[in-house]
Amino acid sequence: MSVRVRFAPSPTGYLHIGSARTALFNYLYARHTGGKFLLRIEDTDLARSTEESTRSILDGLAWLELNHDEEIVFQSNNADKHRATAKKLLAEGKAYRDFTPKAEPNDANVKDTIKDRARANQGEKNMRDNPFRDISAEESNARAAAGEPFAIRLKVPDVRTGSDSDWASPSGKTSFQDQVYGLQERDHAETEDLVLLRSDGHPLYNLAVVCDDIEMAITHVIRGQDHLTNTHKQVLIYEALGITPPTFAHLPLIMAPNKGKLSKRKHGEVVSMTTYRDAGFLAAAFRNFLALLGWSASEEQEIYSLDELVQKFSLEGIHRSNAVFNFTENDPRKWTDDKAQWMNAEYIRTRPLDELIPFIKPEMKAGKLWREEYEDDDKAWFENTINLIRQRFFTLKDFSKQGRAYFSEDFDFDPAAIEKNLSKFPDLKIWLPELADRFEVEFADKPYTEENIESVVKAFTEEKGTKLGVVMNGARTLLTGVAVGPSMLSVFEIIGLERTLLRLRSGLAWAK
RNA sequence: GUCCGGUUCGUCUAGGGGUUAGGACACCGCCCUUUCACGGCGGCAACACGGGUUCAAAUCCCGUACCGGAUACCA
Repeated sequence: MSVRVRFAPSPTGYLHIGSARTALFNYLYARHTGGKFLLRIEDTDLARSTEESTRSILDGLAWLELNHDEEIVFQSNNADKHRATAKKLLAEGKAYRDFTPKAEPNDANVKDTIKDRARANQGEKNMRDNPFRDISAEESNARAAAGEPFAIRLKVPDVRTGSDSDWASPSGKTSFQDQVYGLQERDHAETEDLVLLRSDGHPLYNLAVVCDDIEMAITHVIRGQDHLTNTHKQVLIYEALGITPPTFAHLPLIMAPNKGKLSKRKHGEVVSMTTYRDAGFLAAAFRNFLALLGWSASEEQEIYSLDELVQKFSLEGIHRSNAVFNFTENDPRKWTDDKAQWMNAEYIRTRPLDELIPFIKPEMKAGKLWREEYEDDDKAWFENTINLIRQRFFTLKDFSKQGRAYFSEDFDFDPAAIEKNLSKFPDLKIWLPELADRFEVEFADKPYTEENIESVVKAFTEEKGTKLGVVMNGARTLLTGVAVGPSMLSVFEIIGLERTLLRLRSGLAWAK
């Protein structure tokens, strides 16, 4: 049977880094096995789901180039089928009506409330003590017919009485062979009679997921390990339905630096995929980073192309322990994981230019630096320039920020660079325009190349009795606005004689 | 509380009875150099703890601690 996996986010926010990794692993598994990668939007929680979130998640996936197969499934469209399934289980006696009035949700601290309630039970709670569990069909039907509201709960087999277990595993527990965590078992006594259908007729998560996974013919469910207990509940639903469950593989979680939960609320934009897109990350680099968070090919390699990832990906390589996404709040240099930043810089510096330039182009357009000539007449110059300046760049943003002076006269001067390279040497205010004059004479009849420039500048500094570095760095500041960059000889040459003369004479930096 | 899972350098990880416990990032130092955030070389740094099994345990078993997840008419 051909593999079919799905990524099933709920649209209650942007694409979170953990979800993105889940999507990536599903994608890699599908491509590795020649199967299908499907997308399902789990929007059954109308109150929290938004179209904007859906769009943002789709944007994030598109950015990461995790293209899905087939039509997107919107879970809310299947609600009728979910309801029908619940009714069927009810009719078969595998579920029952619970007429207990709905408790008011205390949504301020739902989590805490749940936890407190569970703790108060001291683990002594009998999960089968619902008073409506065993009322007669007649009574149940009559009350329903009278218009009394009810939820539908799955009738999880009672291990003490041995009743209701004709459809469930006779072992008294649910079990499945997780592809990552191994054999998972859970006593029926540990599982509550979960609600399938709310009293307002709304299908709930576990029911919806099972129905849709069946309908979509999903063969492998790859999702976060926070779903491990849900899986037992879902296995029970599969058993009630008489359908063989798919294969499950649960993924370790991605944690915050304090090993706590990584959340939008607490950690903000650092967890959102769009942040990385907007910060000038290359999708390929971020994907590479994500792939190595919780998975490894057991070899000493860090850089993997998408093809390599597809080829090498396997469920066996997934870890069981959670991984920390390492960053330091309030430290601009460490705003996100070091390795992600390094990975991006590595891609910027080493990817083939023809692979990189399509991503640099929109960045330059946004900075009003793009010229059509860069694709025809000035293509060679453009590529040389990109190749030269990218050696010290970290993100795509750098091409339109630090790299501005290479493409436009409209660039800023870094005050620190002025201080360090110009202000300390007042003579430069006279010398640099003089150097421009010298260049004009010297290069009237000889090529403006690194070699020639070097000899002219050397001769000039000797005459002035100063160090080469003083003139070079002063020129660097005037020509590029910043104190760092490639070899100054290369910079002179790439900027060209005309612009060099203009900038050496401008005195703009001093005016600032 | 209960159930489930986890624990190798600061972080991501390799290894899985005998290794100088390997790599990457980060950090530090040196070199290159006109600057530098590139590059080169080097350094610091880890098997949670306690028992057992064994000639030999980071590796297998048990326990403890700690961390995480789950425990909804949320997803």
